[in-house]
Amino acid sequence: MARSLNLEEIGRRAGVSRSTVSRVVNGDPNVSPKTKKRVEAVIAETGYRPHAAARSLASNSTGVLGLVIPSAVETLFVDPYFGRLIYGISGATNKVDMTLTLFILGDQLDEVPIISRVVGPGLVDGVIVTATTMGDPLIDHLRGANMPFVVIGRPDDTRSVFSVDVDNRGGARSVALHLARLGRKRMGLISAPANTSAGVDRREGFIDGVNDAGLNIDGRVQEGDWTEESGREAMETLLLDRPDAVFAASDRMAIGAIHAIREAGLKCPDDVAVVSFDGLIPPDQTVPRLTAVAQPVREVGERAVLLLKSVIDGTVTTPEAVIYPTELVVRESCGSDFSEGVSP
Amino acid sequence: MARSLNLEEIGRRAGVSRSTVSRVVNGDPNVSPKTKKRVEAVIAETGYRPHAAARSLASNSTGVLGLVIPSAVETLFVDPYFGRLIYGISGATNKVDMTLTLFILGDQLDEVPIISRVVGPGLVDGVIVTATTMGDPLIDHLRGANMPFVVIGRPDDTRSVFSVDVDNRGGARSVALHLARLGRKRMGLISAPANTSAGVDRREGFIDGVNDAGLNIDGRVQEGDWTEESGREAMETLLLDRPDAVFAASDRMAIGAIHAIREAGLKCPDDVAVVSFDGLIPPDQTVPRLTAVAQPVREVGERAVLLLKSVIDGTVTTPEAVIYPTELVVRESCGSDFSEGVSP
DNA sequence: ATAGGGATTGGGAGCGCTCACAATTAGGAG
DNA sequence: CTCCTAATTGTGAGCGCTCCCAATCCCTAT
Repeated sequence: MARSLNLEEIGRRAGVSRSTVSRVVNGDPNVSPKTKKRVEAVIAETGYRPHAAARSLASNSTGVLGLVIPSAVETLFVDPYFGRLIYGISGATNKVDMTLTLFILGDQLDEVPIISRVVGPGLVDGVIVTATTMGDPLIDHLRGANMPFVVIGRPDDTRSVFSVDVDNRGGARSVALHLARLGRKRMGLISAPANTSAGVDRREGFIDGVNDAGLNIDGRVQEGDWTEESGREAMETLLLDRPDAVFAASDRMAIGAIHAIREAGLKCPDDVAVVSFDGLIPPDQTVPRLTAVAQPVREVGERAVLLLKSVIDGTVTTPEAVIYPTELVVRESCGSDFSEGVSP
Repeated sequence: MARSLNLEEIGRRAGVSRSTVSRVVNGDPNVSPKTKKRVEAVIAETGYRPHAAARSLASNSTGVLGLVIPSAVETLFVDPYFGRLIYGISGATNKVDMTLTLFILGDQLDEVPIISRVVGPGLVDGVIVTATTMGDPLIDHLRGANMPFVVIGRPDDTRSVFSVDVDNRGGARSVALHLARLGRKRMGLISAPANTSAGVDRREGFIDGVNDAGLNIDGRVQEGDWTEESGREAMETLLLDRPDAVFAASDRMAIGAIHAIREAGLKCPDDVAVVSFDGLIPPDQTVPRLTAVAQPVREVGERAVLLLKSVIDGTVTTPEAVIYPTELVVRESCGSDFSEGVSP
């Protein structure tokens, strides 16, 4: 058996020292061209690759980012949102030459050891946290362990935490204004869980918009849990109140709502207009095509990675909350006469 | 600033040696109860956590599994399949006390450095590969680097590679037989990419079934790329041939097909029966409810993790191909008179 | 008492790398 | 030809842990 392939061994074969090989591997310019060429040849022919753990230990940095998705996401996982987000984050992670590790917290039981691993030294350099509920203890653990982290969403305390979010309030508000402009008077809301910042912000934004339009929500609010089924049930309840428009806080809940409307023998958008949040469902997949507040999920993921990287590097030290704008994409389900993308 | 918290330091504070602390941390039974208690107290009050990289270096094992998803999956990522699979794999990884890192290969360009990282020492103990295309060089890289790996799907060479797959052939075949039993004569196929094993197996299985039923496919085959849009286009082409039943190799393509049928002014299942593969879409989400070959995605993911772990541990050394059965879940879209779950 | 033996504990070596600095070499200028 | 400086290369000391074996301890049997 060949002796293990390490810097020393490569150096021996190339007739140089450990350090020189290390310099070549890490692209240090202070190596003479001939030596560099010779070393590279040996590396190529031996197939040498640096030992990641040894590197991490010596340099005190792992080149790994963690993505933590808290518990109870089995339902959320059917949502296209997470796939999209992970894709964006993964792409950006590759771009900054790092590796992404995934921590999906299942039931409460295994949470503790996993969190302990996440915040422990030598595994990840920093963490992106998403889908966190308000008052999540994870945040305190991270802070306590001095682990750099970025929250996707609106953290409890914006001033002390780095975060990337979309303008949930503004987006939701614009829905109410748009529907009001189309003449809808009795708007209802299918909200998202009240223990999430997105749930709260979309609800408040929408209700603000309703009020700003001189209308009243009159208690036409039902809380869903992001799933289609919950959207359907919420809509069934709302229908008792004869709304003429409904804003669902996610695409999937909107789809459920449309089903409920159809099953009640009503028509969307004629009887009840529907607008959703996310804009992640391909337009032709629903009948009628869904008017939605589109959020740039992928950009959010990428920005979170970049921000986290600067926090790790110490380039950025003052907490900042990046907010991405949302865009109301008008299609048929809101009952607008105007075609896609044109805001009336 | 306090000195860095390591085994030595904890030992100093507890009045024992490095080794003893290590034993306590790792649950070695050869520690007297009193010592153990004392050490645990110190660990608790200091918040000490072992350094993952140091541990990896010394023990030559990282406790990390890699999940590699090859290129061109942006389209695939909207498929519920991956979310489900990742969820299953992640859960199982937690269960065996390991950590999951994700390698999503984007464009060709960054593939090389990422693969190099994956197969290099000290980062992961083993790798799960999925959605690989036939002849994927990744497999050779893994083998060349002596990195333990498990393929989800059917590898090119089943005899030399550990793999977990579902019975794509059998599932697809049962669709043809079922449709034939219902009296359908002109069956068509919307197949998945021919460079994937699932694509090939589902196509061959279905065509076998058609033939076994004494019928002929007569060239009514269109290849899609897993997306809804491709399913719709494939169906539009197939409709020129007036099929009375179609098998789509994925849920999403089936949904596209149903749209195309409706847009052509035809009815599903009356004019054209539709059956899909995957069974991942909640039944009530489509009209009519989709008859599908259901595959146990989550179980496949879990099994892959367990198998990989045994390969890493050396418990299993002879390559094996685990095949999970599939189940035809009969609903309305196939035109069956029988209700869900009952096979006529 | 005292030896023997198992239980418990300690210490050395080393995993493969980085980092700071020392040593060497090379290249000009005088 | 020598000296000085800059470029290049080598060395030592860890990083925090595991693993192995030696040292110590505490009982019990003689």
